[in-house]
Formats: sequence, structure tokens, C-alpha cells
Amino acid sequence: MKSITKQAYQLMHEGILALAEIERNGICIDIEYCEKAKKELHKKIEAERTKLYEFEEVKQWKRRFGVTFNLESSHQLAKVLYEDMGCKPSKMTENENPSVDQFALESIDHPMIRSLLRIRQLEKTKSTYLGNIVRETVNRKLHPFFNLHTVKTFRSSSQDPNFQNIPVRDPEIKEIVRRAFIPRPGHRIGGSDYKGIEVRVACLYHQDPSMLKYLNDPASDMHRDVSMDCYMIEDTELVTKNIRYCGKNKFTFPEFYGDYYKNCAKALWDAISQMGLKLTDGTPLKEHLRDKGIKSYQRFERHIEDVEYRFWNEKFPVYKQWKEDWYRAYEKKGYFDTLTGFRCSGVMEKNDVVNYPVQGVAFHCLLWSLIQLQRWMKQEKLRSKIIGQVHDEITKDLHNDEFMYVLRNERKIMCEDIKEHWIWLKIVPLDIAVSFAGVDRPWNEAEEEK
DNA sequence: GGAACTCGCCAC
DNA sequence: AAACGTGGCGAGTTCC
Repeated sequence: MKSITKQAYQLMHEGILALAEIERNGICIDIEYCEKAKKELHKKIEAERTKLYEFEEVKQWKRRFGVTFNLESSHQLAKVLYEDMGCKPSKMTENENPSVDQFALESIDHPMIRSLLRIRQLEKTKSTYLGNIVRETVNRKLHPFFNLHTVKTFRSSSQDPNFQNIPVRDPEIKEIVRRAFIPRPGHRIGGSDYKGIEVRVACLYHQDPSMLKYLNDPASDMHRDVSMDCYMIEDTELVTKNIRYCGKNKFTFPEFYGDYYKNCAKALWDAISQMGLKLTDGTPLKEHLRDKGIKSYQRFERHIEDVEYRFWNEKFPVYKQWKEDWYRAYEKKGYFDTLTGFRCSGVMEKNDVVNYPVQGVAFHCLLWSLIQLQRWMKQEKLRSKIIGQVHDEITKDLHNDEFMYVLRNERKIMCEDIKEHWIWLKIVPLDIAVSFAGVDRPWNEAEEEK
């Protein structure tokens, strides 16, 4: 059960109207490119299949399953790997079956597995992404749907196609898929996202002084400091971008969401060899850790246990206390209210109770900004259009003549005006990152604007 | 022939 | 004591 205040209702009402207009705007698609890219992927997949069929293990797989033989069947693959080939499953699925996902397969160092993973990746690119884009494109425009009524946390969702999971992390796949999205003639395509909005919103609830200090002091850097603790680095100069990335995505965020040291230690440790982590002076990280007395994984795990202890009890004790108090209050009342006036009730786990109010409100900051920007752009009768939204980002198709005009007002709305609307935002600074491709250039070329 | 389920994988 | 939050969607599979 959920319920909302009048101001929350207002936000959803205005929000869904703005999103409807954004759906109607649509996104230009380079349909000829899509067809060509699909054909190329098809060829690549066929070539990879041919390679795969050469393996003795696959021939045996074929013999075992006969006409039902299917490379895409996880069930068959599990039987082949864990019954015929005698591999040990490194993890189980939710329903306690031996897993054959990427993580599980990585521990089996075998060329057949690499080939299989490659096929999976290319198939997904071809069908889930390019295929759906082509299917849903009408008159060279794509109109993804955005919902406000489907998500437990009061975030949004998107469908047909899902605009909120377009590949960006893997450079090769990003290029292939984002190349399909192009601007209107004379326009530039790109977007602006709130920097670290969930961390900032969490601060609004717990008001931990150490974390507020991190946010308010531009010279400090929480993710860098945590990564230094994790990998026992004493000099800030020795921290690379990748090391900071690991601290942020394999320790800090998982800990915020409710994970614990064992999982984090494993992820941090595996990343060292997977990403080939080195200090800025070239010292391999494993070597550096050995010098610091970390001679085995067990030692590293114990070290991360200490890091976790210090993280919650020395660095951010107020945050930790808030989690306890917030959960207690929920246990007592059976519900909690978000800063934006939404009420969440029903049976929830502790992690849910402390995460939902943050995730929801972070999105509501984006939604409020989206409403104001859409309203203003319509009023000004601009050729520029908002074309989508991804939780903390507004995606736009801006006419080159209106480019600076729109970006200036957008920054004002997202970072300043919103603090007048929701005064509780005043205790944290807000900032955005802006990233666009050039005039008439596709989305894959988007780069951060300085 | 479709609904419901499992699994895997993309995003924030 | 236990241990990562939110979605959408494709393919395979099972059930009716």
C-alpha cells in the first residue's frame, strides 16, 4: 500500500503530463544504420558460432541433446559444464541451481566459454537493443514510454523500448547501440545528470557531518579516500582513476545499499587482476598490498572487515545511527514518509526501508526539474526538445542556436530554483554534468562539456 | 497457443 | 543474525 500527500499528487500529475509531451517529441533514429548494424552483427554471430561448433565439448553437447540442442539454453549449458565436463559451479542461482551467468563462467578459463559469452553479448545487442529500436520506430522517430506508477520506490520506469538501460559502460557495445540515436537536423544530442544525487539526498535524511563536509569541500573526495583505505594507499598522488572507481563501485555504493565486507572484499580483490590495477608510479596493486603485509585473500578480507568497521563507526557514525532510528520508527509505525510527501507502507526488509526514501526522492529532484524545463521550453516555443529521462539525467535534442540558452536555464532550474521549491535541499550543494555530441553527430559521440 | 516461470543482462 | 536497492526484456522452458 502506498499513499501520498497533495504536493506529492501534484508532482505526479504534472510529471506524467510532462513525460507525455516528451514521449510525443520522440527521438530521431538512423534506421538505415540500424539495419546495416543488425546485418553486421548477424555475420559476426555466425562467424563466432562456426568457431564454437569446432570445440569437442560442443560436439558432445550436440550428441547429448540431439534435435533440442540449443546454444542459448542455460539449462543445457549447466548440464554440459557441471555434469559432463566436471566443472565446479562457483555460485548458485536464486533457486539454488548451478549458475551459468557471466560471473560463474569467468572462473572457468576455457576458450569455448569466452566464445559463448561473446555470442550472448552480440545477440543481446542485436535483438534487445537494435531489434527493439527498429520495431518501435515510426516515421524515423522512436517514442519510448515513461511510467510513474510502476515502481515501489516512486521512481519511474520506461518501456517499448526501455530508454533507461541503453548500453554505455562497454565501449564497443555503446558505440554500436548509441550510434542509432541521432539529433534533428542542425541539433545536438546529449544530456545533463545530477552528480551523486543519491549520496546528497541520503545526507538530507541523516545529516552526517563528515559526509556533509565531503560534499561541501570541493578539494575533498570521499570516493578517493575510501579507495585509499581499501587498497592501503597513503599518498593521494598514487591513486588512479580506476582505483577510485573500484572504491566507489565495489565498496562505498554496495555498503550504502546494505551489502557487507565479504562481498565487497571479493569484488575489490577480483578487480585488481581483472582491471590490472596499478598505482600511478606503475607498481602493480597486488605487489603493493604484499608490501603492506597482505599476502593472501584471507588477509585482504580481514582488512576490508576493518575498513567496513571504520567506515560506519568512525567515518559516518551519524549515517549508521540514522539507519537504525529510521528502521525502528518504521517497525513502530508500519510506514515511513519521504521528504517529497510519499508514504511507503507494507512489509519491507531493513535494506528496503533505508533505501527507498533515498532512491525515490533523488528521482523526484530530477522529475521536478524536468517539469520546469519542459514547461519553459514549450513557453519559449523552442525547436529544442527533451527526448527522455534516466532517473538522474535529462536527455535532450538541442538546436545549435539555442544550445547555451537552454543549458544556462537548465542549470538554474536543476541547481538553484529547486532549492526554493524544496527548502530542505539547501543543506547540500547540487551540481550537474553535461554531455553532448556535436551538431548533426550521433549520440555515441557525446562528450562531457567543460 | 498463451501464461507463468527461470535465468541472464542492460541501466541507474 | 544476515548480508545489494530499483526496473525492462529476450530466450528457454514448463504447464495448462
